[in-house]
Amino acid sequence: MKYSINEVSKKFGLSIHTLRYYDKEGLMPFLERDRTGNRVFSETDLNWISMICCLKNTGMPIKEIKQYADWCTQGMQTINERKVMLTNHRKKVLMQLEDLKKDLNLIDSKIEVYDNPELAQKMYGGLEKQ
Amino acid sequence: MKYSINEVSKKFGLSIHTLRYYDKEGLMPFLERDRTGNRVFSETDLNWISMICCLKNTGMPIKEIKQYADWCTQGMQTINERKVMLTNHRKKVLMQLEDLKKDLNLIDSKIEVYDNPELAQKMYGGLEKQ
DNA sequence: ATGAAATCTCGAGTTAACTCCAGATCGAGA
DNA sequence: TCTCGATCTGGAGTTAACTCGAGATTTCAT
Repeated sequence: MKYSINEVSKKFGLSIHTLRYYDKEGLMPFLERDRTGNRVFSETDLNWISMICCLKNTGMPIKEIKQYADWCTQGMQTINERKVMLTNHRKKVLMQLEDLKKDLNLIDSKIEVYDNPELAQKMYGGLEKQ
Repeated sequence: MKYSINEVSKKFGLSIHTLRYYDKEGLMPFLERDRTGNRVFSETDLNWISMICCLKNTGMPIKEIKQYADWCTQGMQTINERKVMLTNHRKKVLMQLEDLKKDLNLIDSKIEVYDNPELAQKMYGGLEKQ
């Protein structure tokens, strides 16, 4: 099964501009073209775009994703580099998860204060005057 | 207890430039100055900066944080707006948490493939040639 | 008294990640 | 054949969030 850029755009909620931008930045070095030069996306490409979205959503800069893509095209002699990169990135994602949980707790306690104004003085100095 | 901008900078890992930028953007409408015009941070200010960091880290744009700060300075007639904003933001943070967990799973499964190359063909079309 | 350290303002510069536009081309349907 | 829609490229523009630099002021230890 093959897909046009428009179909991929809709599938991932990425604009066509963004997909072309990713390609231009070297994130999809393996993308094929039809005889008129249009991009043709395969299932493999869709899976790789999922991975791009995953890495992007977890804060990896595009240059680093490109590095990973480049390593992938270079074959098995780069397996270790790729594994190290992903393992380091995994640690960052774990920290993001922890941070996000703490942030959620802080937001929850703020909301609780709005629900129970009598708690206000226990809170953060009380910037939120009630 | 009062703090200089330098102390606050170190406490939060925000640059002095960033703190002044936040102030300029209206994120700290309550900040006091000493007689020579230097910013003086109180405990309340530190707690509010924690909240700024929390909202910023969870993806709230600075303009929206400013809106919240403005509502805070307007007193209790804006309590409902503030509560609605935080409640909506909370939903987004919950979604971020879910997304982050999914992304972590994907990264984990990738790493697992690198640890067990024989799993490779089960994975994502196998862009990562091994 | 003086030189260093910390702060200030204003405004310009930077970076990442898009986002858009103009002009060209190609393939399919009336 | 003509036109419409989808795609292409190259390059310029945008936006958010900083980041920096110049020049001025104040404070404080020697």
